[in-house]
Amino acid sequence: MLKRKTVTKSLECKVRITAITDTMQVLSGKWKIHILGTLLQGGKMRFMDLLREIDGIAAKMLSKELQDLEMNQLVTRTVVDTKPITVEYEVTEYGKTMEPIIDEIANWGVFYRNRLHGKTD
Amino acid sequence: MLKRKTVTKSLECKVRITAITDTMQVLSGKWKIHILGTLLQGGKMRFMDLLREIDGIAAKMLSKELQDLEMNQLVTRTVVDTKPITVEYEVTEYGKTMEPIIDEIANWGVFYRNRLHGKTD
DNA sequence: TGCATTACTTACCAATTGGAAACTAGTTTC
DNA sequence: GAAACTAGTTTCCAATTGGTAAGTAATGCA
Repeated sequence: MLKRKTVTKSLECKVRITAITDTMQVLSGKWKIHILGTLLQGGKMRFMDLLREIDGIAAKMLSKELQDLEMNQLVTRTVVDTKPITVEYEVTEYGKTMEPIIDEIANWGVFYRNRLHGKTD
Repeated sequence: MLKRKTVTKSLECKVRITAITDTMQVLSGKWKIHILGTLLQGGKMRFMDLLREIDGIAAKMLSKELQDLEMNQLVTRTVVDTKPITVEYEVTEYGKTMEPIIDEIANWGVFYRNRLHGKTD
């Protein structure tokens, strides 16, 4: 019996599936993309800055997500010896390679809103 | 007192945050990107094709995720009157606008693997 | 008649996610 | 000494997510 040609079972496609899974794991959760997006625009930012800038996030979540991002080397954490100590977070060069993804996601979201109540109505 | 210049609280940044939230909601869950990615490569595919091609997905999940994608007009569902009826799923033109996102995500994942044990070792 | 195939749906359950609130701990200010 | 600010951590809880397995309904084949 002839085998049906599989589409995604080729090595190429398995690599693609793994790649997508990897990326989505690194960006998992409700907040990582927002934290990264905020840090990409804001440069060096302190914990309390991020907590205030990112609407709706709780300290626990911010803390946990920053740890994840740090473990994956997407952001750096630097303790600054100020009066009350502050901690600065910054996107690494490696983390900046996420920018195209975040941009595409943001672009699509704008496009989506436009389509919903935009031109076609 | 001078107000500290907020970075993400400008209208521009709020739009961006909303945009990202919207996109991630449309692509939410473990499987949507994979289903979309598979359909983008495979063209018209039947339910059972997808079930076999997408490694690890259960019928329940595939069904639910396809319904979500259909609701968001990213894929079409067409019942074909074959001997045992079959259902064809296909990415819409609109759905194809997701391709840049999925490509960027896949690219990054490949880059990530290379970095992990690749060139630098 | 009985099994297979297609495309699901339903029921149940376990793990993960994420939110609120309180607490820690060091330093500064009143 | 009390309050406030820094950067968290801890606890407790509720909702969401997703997996397994079985059931359904229509049709075809031996």
